[in-house]
This record gives sequence, C-alpha cells and structure tokens, in this order.
Amino acid sequence: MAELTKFWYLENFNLFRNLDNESMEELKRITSMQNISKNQPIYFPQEPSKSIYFLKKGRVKLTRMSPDGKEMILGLINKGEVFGEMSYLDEDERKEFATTLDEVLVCAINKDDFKQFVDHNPELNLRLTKLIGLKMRKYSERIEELVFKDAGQRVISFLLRLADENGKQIGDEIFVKPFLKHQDIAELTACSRQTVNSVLTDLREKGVINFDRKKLIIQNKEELKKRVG
Amino acid sequence: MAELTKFWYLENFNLFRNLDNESMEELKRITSMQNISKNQPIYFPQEPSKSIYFLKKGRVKLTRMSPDGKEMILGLINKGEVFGEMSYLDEDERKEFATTLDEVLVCAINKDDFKQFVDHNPELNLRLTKLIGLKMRKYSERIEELVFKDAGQRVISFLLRLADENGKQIGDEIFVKPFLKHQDIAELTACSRQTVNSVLTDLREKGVINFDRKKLIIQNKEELKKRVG
DNA sequence: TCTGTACTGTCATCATTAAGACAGAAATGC
DNA sequence: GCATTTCTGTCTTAATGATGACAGTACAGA
Repeated sequence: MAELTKFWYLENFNLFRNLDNESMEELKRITSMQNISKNQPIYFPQEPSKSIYFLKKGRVKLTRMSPDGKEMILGLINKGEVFGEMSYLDEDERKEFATTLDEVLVCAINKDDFKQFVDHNPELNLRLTKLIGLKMRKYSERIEELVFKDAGQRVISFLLRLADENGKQIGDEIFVKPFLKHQDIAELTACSRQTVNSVLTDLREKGVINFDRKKLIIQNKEELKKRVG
Repeated sequence: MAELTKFWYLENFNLFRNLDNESMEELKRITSMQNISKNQPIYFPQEPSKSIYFLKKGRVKLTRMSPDGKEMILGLINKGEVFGEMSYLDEDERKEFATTLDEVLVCAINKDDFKQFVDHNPELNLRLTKLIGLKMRKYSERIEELVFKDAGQRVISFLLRLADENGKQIGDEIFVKPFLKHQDIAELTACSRQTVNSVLTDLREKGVINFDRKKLIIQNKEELKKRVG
C-alpha cells in the first residue's frame, strides 16, 4: 500500500519524458534559463503570474506571510520539480514568495507559450493534471498533519520527509546536506524555533540523529518512525 | 483583487458548459444517478478509487481519520461540485470517507469512461486541471489558516465561508440553512467541540449571529470580518 | 584577521485550548 | 407518545507550546 502510493508519486516526476525531438526543440526555444544566487527572490506576492518554473539545480522555498508579518513556508522545491504552476491555470497574481535557498538554476516558460506547447503535445494534459493533483495530495497530507500531530511529531515527520526526498543512505545512516536552519523548519512545521531546537537536540542526545548547521544525519530512522506513529 | 480571485473561482464552476448535444448524450450514457439518504457513506478509505462524482443535490463531507481514531473533515461538497476526482489521476484507493449530510442526489462516472470522454472533448482538459488547481488553492488557504489563526478565528472564518457558499441574504441578515452540528464544525476547523460552542454562544450573546440546530443567521458580517483580520 | 551579524541552545513564564464531566434540551426510533 | 440516543451548553483542570530574554557559537564580509 505504501509502495503503491510511492509509485503514484514517482509517476509524476518527469513532465517531459518521451517527447519527440521536434517538441524538445520547441521547448528549448520557449524556455529561458536563469542562474540565481542564494537567498534571492524569484517572484513576490501580487506580482502578475505569468511563468511556470522548472528547477534544474538547487532548492527554492515558497512562503506566505500573514497580515501581521508572520511567515510560513508552504513548501520546498527540489531539483527536478515544478513551481509557479498556478499561472498555467490563469491565476492573476502570485500568492506567495518564491525564494532561493542555494545557488539555483531555473528554467522559466511563459504561460501562454506553455499553453500552446501543451496544445501541440496533448499527452502533457494528463501529466499536468497529475502534477497538480500530486501537489494537492501533499497539501492534504499537510493539513492532516497539522490537525492530528503535535509539534514534536510534525518536526519528526519533516525530518523523515527530508530523508526520503534529499537523503543519501551511507551504511546504515542517512545523510541530508545541505540542512535547513531551525527557523525555516519552524515555519514549515508550524511551531516555534525554540520547539524545533528542543526536539532536535533531544533526538541528538538520544543518538537518534546528529546535525550541525550544514547537515543532518539520521542514525535511527526506525526510532523516528516509531515516534510519529 | 478580491474580485479577481472570486472570478477565478467561479470560472471553474461548470465543467460541462457548452458541450454539444452529441457529447451530452454520451455523457448521459456513461453516468449513473443515485439517490442516497442522510448520513450514508458514498465511499470509504482503502476502497478502490474508480469513479468521479458530481453532486446534484444535498451536501457531502469528506473526512479523514487518524490512526488513533480522531476525525477531521477535509472539506464539504455542495450542490454543483465535484468530488472523488483523484480517481481520474489513477489514485489506486480512496484516502478518505465521503458521507452524505442530507438527502443527496449524486452522479457517478467510471474513471475510464470519463478519460475516454475527455479524449473526445479536449476542452475539458484545462477545465479539469483548473478544477483540481482550485481545490489545491483551497487546501493551501486552509493550511495558512491553521498556521496563522487561532481557534476562534478559524471558527469565524468558517462561518464567513459558509455565508459565501450557502448563505441567502434577506434584508441585512444572511441565512444559512441547514447548519452543521458543533462537532462537525470542530472537525472542520481543527478545534474542540467545546471551543466551537463557546465561540458561537459568545457571538450570539453579542448579537453578531444567531443560530439553533437547524440554521445560522449572520446579523453582522462586518463584525465577523473584523475579528479575523 | 578582526568584527558585526545571524544562528543555536536554554530557561522561565504565560496564554491558549484540549479534555473530562455532567445537566438539560432536542431529535429519533419504536 | 414514550424512551433512548444524540447534541448543546457550561465548568474546571491540565498540558502543550508560544514568547521573550540572553549567552555562546559560527559565519561572512571588510
């Protein structure tokens, strides 16, 4: 069951697989590549929503801000993933910030060019719908987590997700590098920086994980899983 | 700005607008109508995900259950709305319960028949993607609310949403009927039944709303808006 | 290499809200 | 029309986690 879900996820991975040469040429023509340095904005709220982005290298965070200035991170985008896709659905303006977490290489496509491209490659229709459906599912899982889990469990769930998405298994440890600062984890898991810190240091003391500013090492994944149920 | 957003929402409303007669005939052939009485299940978690549903009459709630048996309501479906759409994206099994809240008339389409139908009516592709994108947006707003607002504000936001979606303006009051029991509101807003009750009775004492088991009357919408920021 | 800034780690205090208990009202089923 | 179940309203208690403060550490830029 868990495996079937995994499969369903992976299936959505590469939007442009199996396109013919001509289409790939057209795709190249309508996209523009950009190198962006660390901690730079890609787009802002209220900005007109006119491109879809494909992340080639690095990480991006999507954040929303409350009227009184608190921040929350809606999600992290990794290499190979798409963001800003709401412009394809004629969203008029951005609702969130997209900010680089590292040196980033990103590929932008104007939404109208992209719509035309999809018209020429109708097999992309279902893939796009699936891609959006996949994000929807992630959001619904996030809601579930906020409702059912306490702060500590949410932080641990986040570590497990990080291990799945960015971890490298070396021996029986999982390495995640780069790691995130506590404040970012707090904004992703809807708790305070102090709570993140106390959960992490507690796990470190017990030998379940190890970490510093640059990396996270998961030494006992089973123990983490046990703690989130 | 608020108006543009509203527009974006409404645009997604009728999936089957402007289809030709032949297509409408085909649609009728592949759909099956069902009358279902109050408080009955439509589908369960783990059930194979093989149909998409269109709600013609009544209300449906989608609920998830935590491993330890707590419930939460992922969303309410009103007349004219679609649910179970993840089957179209090859979800293998349902993740939630769909339960009727009233007498319901619902129209089911097998996902494979529906895919074929969409192939014959490619204009549905973008509409479907938008429909799913719309749900995604709703979920993202829900996450935002869980993170930024306290329990009382979430309940009030819910009342305002209910007013928008199901309310009838009569004079300067907004009537919502049927209403929901406190437990359901609690499961929708991620707080306890007791908190819902105290928020509602407090608002009633102050003359902002009135309610009983059957209906909700919003007497001062502006006051409610003021309280959620 | 120094210096200012950003991040980590820790603690005490306080607010929010969940949970349990129970009485009374309303709805449902027989 | 009566009995049983479900829902509302209210209280008290207790736990979770936010907040603010501050010292120590790492980092980046001059």
